[in-house]
Amino acid sequence: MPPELYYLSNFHKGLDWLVERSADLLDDAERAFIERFSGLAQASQALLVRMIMRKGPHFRASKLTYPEIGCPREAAAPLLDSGWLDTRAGLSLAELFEQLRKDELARHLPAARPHGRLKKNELLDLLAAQHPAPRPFTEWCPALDDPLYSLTVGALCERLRLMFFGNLRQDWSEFVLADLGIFRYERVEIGPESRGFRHREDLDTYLAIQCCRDDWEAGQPLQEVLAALRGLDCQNPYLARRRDKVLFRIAQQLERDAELEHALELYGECRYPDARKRRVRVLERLNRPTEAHALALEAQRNPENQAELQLIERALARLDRQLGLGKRVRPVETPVARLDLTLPARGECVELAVARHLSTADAPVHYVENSLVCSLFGLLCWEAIFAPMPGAFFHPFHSGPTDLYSADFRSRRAEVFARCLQRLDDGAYRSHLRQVYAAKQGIQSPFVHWGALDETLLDLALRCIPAAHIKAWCLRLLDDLRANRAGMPDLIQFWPAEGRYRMIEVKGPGDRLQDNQRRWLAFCAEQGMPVEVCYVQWATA
DNA sequence: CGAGCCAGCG
DNA sequence: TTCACACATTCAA
DNA sequence: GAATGTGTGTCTCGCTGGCTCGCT
Ligand SMILES: [Mn+2]
Ligand SMILES: [Mn+2]
Repeated sequence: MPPELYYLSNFHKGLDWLVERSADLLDDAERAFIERFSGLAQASQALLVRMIMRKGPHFRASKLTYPEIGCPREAAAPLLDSGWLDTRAGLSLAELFEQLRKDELARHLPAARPHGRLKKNELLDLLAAQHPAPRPFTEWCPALDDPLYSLTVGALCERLRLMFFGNLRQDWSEFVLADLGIFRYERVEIGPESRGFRHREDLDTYLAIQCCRDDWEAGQPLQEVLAALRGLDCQNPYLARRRDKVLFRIAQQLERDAELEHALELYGECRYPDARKRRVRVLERLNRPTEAHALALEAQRNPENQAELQLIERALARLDRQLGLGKRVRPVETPVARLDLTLPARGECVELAVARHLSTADAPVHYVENSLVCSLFGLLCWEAIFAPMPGAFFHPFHSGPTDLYSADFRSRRAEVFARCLQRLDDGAYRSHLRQVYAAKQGIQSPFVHWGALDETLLDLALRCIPAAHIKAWCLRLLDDLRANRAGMPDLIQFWPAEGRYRMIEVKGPGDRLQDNQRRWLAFCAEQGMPVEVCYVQWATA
């Protein structure tokens, strides 16, 4: 195939991949599409792929000029025969406005002529009421010799894309971007049985959840959306989580709208980890302290995560007081060192102001937030994160394993992780990290932020941070990757000559520690790591 | 006519 | 097409 | 102090050309 048709060749690679691994997932229409597509003339195939990758679904022939395809009308003819393109699709006025330039609107829409000074969307608002019904493009503009092709297989192609990538946020341009080295992905052995969806129903359920979310965001009646969501059978835990996330979002909105009873019902229905703490809060707001208290106690005995526990403890303190129960003893927290600064207000953000103020030639300060610890973890455990576990990788464009945030992520890779962490005990980690840093440079990873980690920073970190500290961080991360990958202090300062460092969380006037920041600070303090909170006041001029 | 936005592109 | 963080507002002791 | 709401920057690249809109 000629190199100009690289995108067509990539699309074929995608289709071949699906046929090879997911043939049994395809429905009749998808199978027929793939079959028929390959029999088309190359120019027609290429045109269709161009359209699939563009915004759509309507395209004017004059906007489909490609040297490698030639005459768009010729190329489109077989696609029209197949019914994959349509020239009679109805266009709403809004859609028509997207297809016509302003001067064309004036020419083809008599009603628009007297309003030349209006902006395009003002004109649309003005005329919307007069033209409620959709009409084919040829009826809107009979005088225009420029056919409009509407893609009718858009939804089918979206399903194929979902089947290939396992999500809807990646698209077929991944192929060329990876080829050009713009997106770089780790090469992972992908078994022939690896694929994004095991059963057709899972794929359909994924799409149904997505559809419910879109409907809800588009303002569809709540009862209908909820009925659709509840009717879905989510055996697959990944899908169940996706559905529960939508339910949770809806409940949150209800809570905001003060529909507390309804929100409570929905929170109770979903397994989303944050749902229970919201239920406690809603019960409090409903003035049902006894129930809130009982639920809080249950959560305290068996918390979903540390974030929940943190909120629950605070709720229990309130509820105990309200119910006239005894005072709770506050667990003693290791104190965190405090630093107070008054700095001249220049236009820069507080973190940078403090960094500049504290930084010296012998002790440079870096503004790293989560990136440093996450990057060190990502480099140290690279082989574990990209270990070729069954199902974790199923196409060549993954930035991380699909089960990264599932509960058994670590245990499934226990041995590899143990080996990675072992390097911190036997001193091999320094050379190993440098080696991985050089070898994997620029390759997508869920933890390594290449833009934030230059060689200087890595050297300073390796020179100044004890292996035991890195190990404690990694173990804490592994404990709950989703929750603990955020909340780390803003700044880190290194004293390379002395081989020491300190971390600093900066708080400007009016800013306060967030829950996840308090957990990281408490952890570091307990472990005897050097960490401080720096409160900044602006000097009054 | 120029600034600014955004789809398209490789 | 989210996520992490800072910043603002409100409420209750 | 706590809870809650809102705003901001990221937008995984970097460039180009078409289009809109406001200005002169
Ligand atoms: Mn910060
Ligand atoms: Mn901060």
